[in-house]
Amino acid sequence: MNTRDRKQREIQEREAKILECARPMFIEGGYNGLNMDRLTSMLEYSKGTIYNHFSCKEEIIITLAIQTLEKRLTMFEKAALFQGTSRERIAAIGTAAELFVKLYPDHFRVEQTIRLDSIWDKTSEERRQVMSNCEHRCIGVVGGVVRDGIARGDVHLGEHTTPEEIVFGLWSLSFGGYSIIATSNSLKEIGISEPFEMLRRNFNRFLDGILWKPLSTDVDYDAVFDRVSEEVFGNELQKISV
Amino acid sequence: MNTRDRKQREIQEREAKILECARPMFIEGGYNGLNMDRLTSMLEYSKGTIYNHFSCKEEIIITLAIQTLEKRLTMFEKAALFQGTSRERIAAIGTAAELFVKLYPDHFRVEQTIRLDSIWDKTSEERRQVMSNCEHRCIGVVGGVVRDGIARGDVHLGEHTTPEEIVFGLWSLSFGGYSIIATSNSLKEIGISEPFEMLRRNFNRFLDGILWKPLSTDVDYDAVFDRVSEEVFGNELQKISV
DNA sequence: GACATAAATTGACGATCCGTCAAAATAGTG
DNA sequence: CACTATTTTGACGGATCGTCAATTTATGTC
Repeated sequence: MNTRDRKQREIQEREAKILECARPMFIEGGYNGLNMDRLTSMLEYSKGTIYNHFSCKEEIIITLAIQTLEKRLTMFEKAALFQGTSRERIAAIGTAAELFVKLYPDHFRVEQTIRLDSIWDKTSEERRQVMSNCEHRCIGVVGGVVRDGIARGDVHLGEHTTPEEIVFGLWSLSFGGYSIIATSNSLKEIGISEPFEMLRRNFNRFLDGILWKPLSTDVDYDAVFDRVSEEVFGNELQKISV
Repeated sequence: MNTRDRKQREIQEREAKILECARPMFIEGGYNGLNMDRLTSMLEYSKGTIYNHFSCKEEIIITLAIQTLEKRLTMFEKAALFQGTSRERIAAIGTAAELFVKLYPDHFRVEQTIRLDSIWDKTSEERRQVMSNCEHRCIGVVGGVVRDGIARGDVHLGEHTTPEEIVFGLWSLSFGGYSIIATSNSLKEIGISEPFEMLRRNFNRFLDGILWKPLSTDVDYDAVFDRVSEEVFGNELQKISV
């Protein structure tokens, strides 16, 4: 059974190599930028071997996307453990989202693309399940903090308002904001300099809008951002200068 | 010179036909779904003739995107003329944005795609300018209403806050929200039913957060939505049932 | 080690699609 | 009608995806 294990490990390693090589190609030029011929010639394996791992291009791409979602889920789960008021914990998750985009722009780019490109038909049901599961858990983490805020009495939602509605708002603001930042090449011309700081303030406006105490007029949530960055994500930040 | 004019008109008409035929193909399958061979066989013109109008696939796509932005700009400009409080006017533009997505989902889909796909390198500087100009004017319309709100004393921004920051917030919320709605296939499972209504309420939360008077707790902005739908966009709504 | 069988790997090949360009068709002009 | 300018055509070169028969490598048995 020794050889079998070695074999398995070799396969795992090769799969990692394929993804590692495919990612920059996909980032650079999207679906068409990921060139299977070039991929095989860069790696030291042939066409057929690659296609033994992934039945088609789309399977490679969805696998990249799964790595992305797993990465962010991990960061969200770490952030949710932050000790503080419920609103500080929401700010901690916001910090995670911002650092995720800044530290791993490639990952975010994959997420944007996968959302839109019509690649789903060709992918396996199994991998789609994995993706869906990741997304649900991510939403669950944020929803948990909202429920915590309600339980502690820091925020009150109207009778017909669900916590998911607030999650949806934060998600919209975040996905939309980071998308615009990532894909607009002339934000400064429009009068939007320092977009990340602006987006953070807009988060606070939204949360102030539902009167989630303590309001941003009473607490400096930028300081919370800095604390979370250092205390929770210090390790990751060392690697790259933001 | 009579023939020359006729010629020009024919060219215009043909260009319209090409775009009309290309749009559903692009919507259906994105960049790769737009198949130039199929396009030529569906239209009664040959490859070369199509390529006389558009030097490459990307030029067709960016032209589709320009049509999209022009369509929305028109709707925004109409909405901005709505008579009422400054916050009602912002609600009118929000109405325009929602109706745009609902009435012309194809258009919105093009906008999402163009934002991400790496097609820019191949497109002409001229068309890129047209696009950029459309986007600026769209932002300008919203910015104008914000400035009006400030001038009338309905809303106060902090010393270091620009109107563009608020526009950026509304834009993020809107682009993110509609993107999620358009591309998530299982919103209900997550607990998000009636996402459009939710998004509208989230807009109100954001605007309440900056204390833009009158607050949504004092005025029924859903009623404004209905009024704007009928008074401003009644014609368009007749065509399609929402 | 010799042999047989199973599994993995290879890369040439068919199919598809983009954009070109020489040749053909059409329009314009005296 | 003859001659030139413009427009249209579709066959073709080049690029890329995914397949599969043939080859190489691994595994099992005596």
